[in-house]
Amino acid sequence: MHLEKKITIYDVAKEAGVSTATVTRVVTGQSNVRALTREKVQQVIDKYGYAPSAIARGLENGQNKTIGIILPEIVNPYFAQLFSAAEEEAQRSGYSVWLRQIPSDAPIDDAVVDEMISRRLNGAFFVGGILEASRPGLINALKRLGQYMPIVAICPPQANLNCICLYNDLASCMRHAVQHLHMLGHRRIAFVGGSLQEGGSGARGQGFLEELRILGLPDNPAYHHENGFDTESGERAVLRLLSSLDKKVWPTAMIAFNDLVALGAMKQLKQMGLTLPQDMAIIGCDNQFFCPYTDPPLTSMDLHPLEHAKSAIRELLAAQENNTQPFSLMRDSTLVVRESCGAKLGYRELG
Amino acid sequence: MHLEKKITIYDVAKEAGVSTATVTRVVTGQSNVRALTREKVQQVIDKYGYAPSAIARGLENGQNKTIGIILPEIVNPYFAQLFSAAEEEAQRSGYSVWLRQIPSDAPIDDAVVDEMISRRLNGAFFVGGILEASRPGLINALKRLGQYMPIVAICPPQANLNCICLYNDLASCMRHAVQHLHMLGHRRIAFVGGSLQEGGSGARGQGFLEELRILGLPDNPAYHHENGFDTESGERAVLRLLSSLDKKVWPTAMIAFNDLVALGAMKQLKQMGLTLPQDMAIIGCDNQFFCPYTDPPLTSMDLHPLEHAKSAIRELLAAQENNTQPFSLMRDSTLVVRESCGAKLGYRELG
DNA sequence: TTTCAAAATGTTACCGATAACATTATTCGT
DNA sequence: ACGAATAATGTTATCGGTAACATTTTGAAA
Repeated sequence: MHLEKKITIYDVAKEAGVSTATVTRVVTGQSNVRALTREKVQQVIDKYGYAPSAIARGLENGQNKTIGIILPEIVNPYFAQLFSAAEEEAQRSGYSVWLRQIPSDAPIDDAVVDEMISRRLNGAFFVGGILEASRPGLINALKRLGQYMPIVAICPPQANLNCICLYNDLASCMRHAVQHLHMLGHRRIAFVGGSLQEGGSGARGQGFLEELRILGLPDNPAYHHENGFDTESGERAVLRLLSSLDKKVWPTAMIAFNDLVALGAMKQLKQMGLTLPQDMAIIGCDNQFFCPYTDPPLTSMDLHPLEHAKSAIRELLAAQENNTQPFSLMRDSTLVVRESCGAKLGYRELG
Repeated sequence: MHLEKKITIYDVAKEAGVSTATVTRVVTGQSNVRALTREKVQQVIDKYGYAPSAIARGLENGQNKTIGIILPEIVNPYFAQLFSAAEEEAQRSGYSVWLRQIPSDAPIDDAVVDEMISRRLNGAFFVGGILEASRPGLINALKRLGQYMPIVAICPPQANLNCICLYNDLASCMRHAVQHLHMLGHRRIAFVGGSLQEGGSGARGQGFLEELRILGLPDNPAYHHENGFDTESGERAVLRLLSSLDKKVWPTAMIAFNDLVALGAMKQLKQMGLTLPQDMAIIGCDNQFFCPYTDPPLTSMDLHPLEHAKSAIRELLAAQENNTQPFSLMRDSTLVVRESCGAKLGYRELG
């Protein structure tokens, strides 16, 4: 098993009776090689299955043909989507991806930055609610990293963050959701999941509250339960929300931080005997693959992560050459209406 | 943005007034360096944020500290789970992971193998129903790859595949599922999703049929609809299955190739007016994160992918040194009972 | 103080490919 | 058939570390 001495360009050159330079010419497809010579070399290459060392190449030209991606957890399908699209886009340009999972609440330590520099990555792509100026070590890490490679992040533009920012206007996204529910007749609307410390959530919460105010809807503090990003958070939030309130002032609709939270919330709501969407309308966020398959199918906001991912890779590759200035790119989010918001039941006078 | 010339060991050595060898000694933590010298060097390293080039190191010792992982699509949460666990385990040993998504039905072409060899990966981890001897190019690809690095695959052991195989006995897994449904009173049991060409599915289908025979249950060819791995496949399969049969001989229970197929099947079943699990019991496979959140919660088989992934990385790292012989490792699968199989309703006399 | 082993540090060839430059071979016009 | 222009091929320094070996420094014993 895997014993064979790796064959190098020298082996090929020797066997083919040419110099290493000629082998390089054949391998890299340069034109100035006689057809006969090319064929002779190619035969030896095929015979031994020679594959030039990407490491040696990398040493020569100081890069690795690899994009680094940092995200909290690949098992979250939202991140998986982003990662997948990034991998495909990178591959289309002959690049590979390098992944590191770093939980949202963990610091970006020097070791990670060291490794990314060490590996001579061609770019770094940060994903997830991890790019908070408040995050320990972040500013320094990005500053140092930025000296070595271009950086793209999925995050709202921030001062001090010297990188390309791709983002959605989450405040207006949430306002859109509130408007939609308001239009359907809802007056008492809650927000579940997320975290007040977290910026993305902050923007969501901000947009949520702002729209409540604009529409003159009640802003009961008990209606915000921002305590996490996963299914369990959704269950917890609903349990706490409903059990802390008199049934008469229960919200008639809720907006979840993301679809995972919505999933948990729906379970808990049903468990407490509510019928969805009649007793409680719900809107998620991320438009995950499972949204059409929940019961009722989950209305959700599509943030177009695939487009973000593709842009990220493209911009990173471009930035290598052009040495572009950092910029920001905002994408609109789209409300995907299914059954859970009750829109298909039509307008109703509620609460 | 990312302009600064990369600083090398020579820069550090010069600034610290020592030789590059001494810098190497400090960086790699060797003991034979005077404390004063070490400190002096370390200061320069910190001052410039020097990170030694992994590429140059790799050239020297012919390896990349990277494990390659090949899987069909990371957005499938089953693969995401495996990948995540692999990444974490690799990281614990100071290794990184390199990912390539190759659809199950695409050939393993030379280009991929070339790149893996080229990148001097320390091992290859193949995941997904892609390791079929019938797959174009596979045998040759693995043979060539195996000369350069150890290989671990999630697949049943096969002749000609000179690699470490980690797998579940999917036939007995399916038999278990059939037994469970039989025990609950079901007599007409169907199988949906997967593909007859595919080996994993083959084993599943085989175990499924075998148990039907053993229990003397009807083996109606219309009860197998193996036509895919995703949610849409589940919807299609159910639609075709039920619309092709008289209501009197509809199955009362079904086993899905995986949880995604089950998800689609459940949607279609409900859409056709059936109540779950009363009208139709269903068992999925993979015990995905969303199983507790379907309606009804989905009974599923846990194949312990995380354990597989950890073993894979451990064995790959071990195989580098020991040059071990290929072997196979089987894990039992576990039935996780929730509501969708109807077990919580108790035994019933059925159809 | 001298001597010598041990510790510290330096020198250099090498890993495998590439690119700039040098050399040799070929082609073509006259 | 000859020389010039051009195409084909070879030579070699280089990328940034590491490890083997060489050399210098240090410290303890004599």
